[in-house]
This record gives sequence, structure tokens and C-alpha cells, in this order.
Amino acid sequence: MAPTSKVSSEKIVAKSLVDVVTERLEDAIVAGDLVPGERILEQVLANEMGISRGPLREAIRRLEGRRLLERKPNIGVRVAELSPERLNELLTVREALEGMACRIAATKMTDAEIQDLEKLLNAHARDVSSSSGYYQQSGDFDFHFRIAQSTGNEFLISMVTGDLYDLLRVYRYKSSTMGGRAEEALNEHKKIVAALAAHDPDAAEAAMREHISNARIHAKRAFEEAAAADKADAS
Amino acid sequence: MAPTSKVSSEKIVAKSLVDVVTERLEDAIVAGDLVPGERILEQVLANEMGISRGPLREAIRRLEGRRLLERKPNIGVRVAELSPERLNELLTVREALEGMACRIAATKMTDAEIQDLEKLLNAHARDVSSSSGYYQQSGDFDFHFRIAQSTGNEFLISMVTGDLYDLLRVYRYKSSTMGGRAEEALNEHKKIVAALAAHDPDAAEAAMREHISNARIHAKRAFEEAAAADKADAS
DNA sequence: TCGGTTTTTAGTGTAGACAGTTTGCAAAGT
DNA sequence: ACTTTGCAAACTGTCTACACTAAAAACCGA
Repeated sequence: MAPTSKVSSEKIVAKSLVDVVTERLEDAIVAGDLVPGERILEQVLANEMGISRGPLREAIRRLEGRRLLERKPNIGVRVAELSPERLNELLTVREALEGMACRIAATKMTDAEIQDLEKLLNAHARDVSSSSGYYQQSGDFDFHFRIAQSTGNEFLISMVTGDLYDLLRVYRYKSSTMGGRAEEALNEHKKIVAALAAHDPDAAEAAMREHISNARIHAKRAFEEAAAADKADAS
Repeated sequence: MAPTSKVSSEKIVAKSLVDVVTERLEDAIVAGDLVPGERILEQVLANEMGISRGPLREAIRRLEGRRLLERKPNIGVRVAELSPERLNELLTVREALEGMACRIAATKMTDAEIQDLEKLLNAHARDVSSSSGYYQQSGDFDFHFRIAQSTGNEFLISMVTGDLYDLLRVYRYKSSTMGGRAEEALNEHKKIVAALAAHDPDAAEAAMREHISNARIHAKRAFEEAAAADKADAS
């Protein structure tokens, strides 16, 4: 990386092994390499990663705090189980938080930022028509990310774009629960931007809530159908 | 509990040392024994607790995930710093989450539960008139706790009554930022209960939001005044 | 006396070893 | 055949020791 000139303008963050391991674990869970419900054997995983158990355990503790992992004393660590109920809970919380974020954004966002958002949406419109599927992923995240960011509320930002988002990503990989709503989502996004442009907090919050609420209902149904299909397969 | 026959029907939870240490640390932070900004020396603290550094470090990692502690690689661990901005951020998030909780409660709470809530309020009314100060503490918590609980949303509950609440408690001990609003708070609580009794989600959410918003504005002012006074003292 | 450089030292980061529990298996008893 | 009990292997929980990093102190030259 950065084979350019200069000394290397990269910030020397001096990440500790625990930080690295935490990220690797996180990615593994989110990517589905570690399936929900799966037991984690510390020694085995430590060997695979070429480290000792100490740092691994510390990384696990952190992810416990973020609810990606669950530990039972003297038994072991498991990847957090997924269920339609839990997904519904997550999205309800997200609805509350992002609704608030959008409300604040309506008062704080500059016109320049809103214009950027509109440009983003236009770019997304192309993806939708070409059904590249891109929009479902990072495109959607980008949209929500910018709104959260504009609040300037660090705590809120870290919840929406950090913890909560990671948790939701687990579901995305598990099945195609999210997505399949590209067109509707885009229209809802447009509505949100319109409210932001009008600097109308109430409308902005309502629009965001409706957007996430729709996603919640859609995801819930899709998840339950997928679960039913799984069950049928097992017969 | 259960001093009856049989061997002992108590659940043997077998908490690990890390669990115990986590709680002790948490209490120490919340109680103000560990002041915000204070550096924590692992070896020293481990000696004081009579344990080794391993479990202590794991406990610290957990509290990092909950944002009560902050670690800089190769530097050390500090108790999370407090600031009016941060408090404001916290309470904004709380407003969003508890507002949502209250909305759901309006549809889910049974009439029996609502009556209990009313009883609770009457009991509180006495405390307020006798200015025992009790209400500011566990009484208020109890009220909010019951509403969150009634949603049945485990994730939401754990945020409101767990993580967020702990964070806020740090501020309560630091200064008298919270409180001094017993009478107003009681009236606001009454308004919330009325909305719940009417099973009106919109009104319930609005009442809870107003309640927390008032607390936020009050706390912000109190905190800033206290900070200003501290500064004056230093002269 | 001051600025910069080297040395020291305290503290974090990591690894490895040991102890305590749990669980699965197998053998014995009913 | 089925339950029970004892054993053994495996894994988690904890502690100790060592390596590495960064801040502080001492030192030297101007």
C-alpha cells in the first residue's frame, strides 16, 4: 500500500493485535464464515490465526459487548443466534435512531450537503434500472451514513453506522432478507431528501421512519419465508 | 430464597471472574471512585483486586465496547471523559429510544400494568412532597424501566436500561446535573401515563420525548453552570 | 541555560503454562 | 436393555513470565 513518494502519509495508528483480531472476527461473522450458533474453540481459532489465546479472548470480549458473540461461563463462545424476532427488534431500534438522526439532519444539513445527497440518488437510479444490485449494499449504507453523519452527534453516529449496522449485516449475508425493494427504497429515499431540502424536521423523521418500517416489514416476511423453506428442505 | 426442603433450588450461575470484575469496575466508575479522565494502571488495579491482569484486561475490553472506558494502544486505559456535548448526545439518543419504547408500550401495555404504573406515581408523589430525593434516583428509573420492559423488545430494553442508563449514571454522580426537577418530572410522568391509558401511541411517544427533552435542556444548563463554577474556583 | 539526544524505566502487549470444569464415553450394576 | 457412576479428554479460566513500546529522565554539547 502507498508505494508512492513521501515517507508514507498513512497514519501510524499502531493498532494492537486485539484490534486486528477483532476486525477479522467481525468480518468473519458478517461474511458468514462463522455461522450463527456455531461454537468457537479458542485454541483452534488462535492457531488458525497464528496468535495466542490471550488477544483472541480479549477480542471476543469486545464483540460480546457488541452482541455479536455470546459466552456461557465454562461452556464456550457462540456466534449470536439469528431469529426473525431479533431482526424485528433491531430494525425497530434502527427506526427510532435513524428517525431522530433524520430529524436533526433536517435542521443541520447544509444545502450543499443536500445537493450531494441528490446527486447520490441520481447515481443510484442508474444502478436500480440496470439492476446491478449495488444499491442494496453500499449505496443504501452510504445514504444513511451521510444523514447520520450530518447530525454531528458522535454517539448517534457510532450506533447507527457501527454497532447496529454490523448486527444487521449479519442478516444480509444469512439470506436475502434485505433487498428486493430497490425501486421502492429509491422512491422512499427521494421523499426523505425532499423533506430534508425543505428543512422540515417532522416530515424528515416521518419519511425516514416509514422507509425503515417498510424495510422491517419486508425483511420480516422474507426472513420467515426463508426459514419456512429451510424447514421444508429438512424433510 | 427457597429455604424449603430439597438440596437447594438456587440457580448456580457460576459467574466467571471476568463477570465479577466487570461489575466492580462498572460500579466504581458509576460511583465516581474512578473519575472520568483518570488513567487506569492494569497492574495496580489488578493488585488491588487481588487478581491477575488477564481477567482484568478482558473486563476492560468489555467496558470499552460499552463506551465506559477508552483505550489508546500502547498508552493506556482511561475512564471515558465527560462533557456537556456528550451528555447532550446521550440524552438525544435516549429521547429517540424511549420515545419509541413508549409508543410501543401504548399498544402493548395491559390495563393492569398501567394501573401499577399509576400506583407507582402516587407513591412518588409523596416522596416529592417530602422532598426525600428518592424520586430522582431509583423512582425515576423504575418508571422508565417498566415502560421499556413492557415493549418485550429485548434489544431495546437492554439499551435503555443497560448501556445507556449506565452511561447516564456517570453524569448523575459527577454533579447534580440531573434532578432538581422532581415536581415537573412527576407531572410529565403523569401525562405519559395518561397517554398510555388512552392507548394512544402518538401521544405517548410525544409525551415521553417532551419529558426527556426537558430533562436534556435542564441537564445541559446545570452541567454548564457547574463547569463554569469549577472554572471560577480554579482562579 | 537551553535544545537535542541517549538512556532508563514503567507499563502495555503477547505468549505459554497450569488449574478447574464440563462433557462424553465406557464399564458396572440393576 | 437401561440407568448409573466413575473416568478421561478437551476446553475454558487464570496466572506468571517475557518482549516491546513509549514516555520520562538524565546527559551532553552548544
